[in-house]
Amino acid sequence: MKSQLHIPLRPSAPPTFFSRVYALVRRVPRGRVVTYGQVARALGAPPSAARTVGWAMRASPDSVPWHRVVNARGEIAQRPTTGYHAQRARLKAEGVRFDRKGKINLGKYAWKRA
DNA sequence: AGCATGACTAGGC
DNA sequence: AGCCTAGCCATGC
Repeated sequence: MKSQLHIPLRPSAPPTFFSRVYALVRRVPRGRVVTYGQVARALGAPPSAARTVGWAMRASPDSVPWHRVVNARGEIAQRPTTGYHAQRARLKAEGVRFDRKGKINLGKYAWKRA
């Protein structure tokens, strides 16, 4: 069954995993990217929490540079929405290069200090 | 309080 | 190297 998508953000909500994800992603500098699993580990959660990170990005507010989060293979995560091109365009605008298969060289563009 | 969901990952073939 | 499968975790209903 498809669950309804509610934006969980509430101004006075207590610190949740989501809000901590946002706080971290906001620190990712221009022209760099991080993976979902990387974010999870940085928050002290196991790599398996990467799915939840992805879920958090789905509901991310505009103040979060969601386009700088990619999957462990350096690809833009596929999703039901049509945000693929928007994310790719934003990254390219920041100088991130994509190879012929649309993959990013994580060794070069990944933000090491997550 | 319990269960289905998903912008993920690691491991096998 | 590329495709498929089975875990995993926070959230929402």
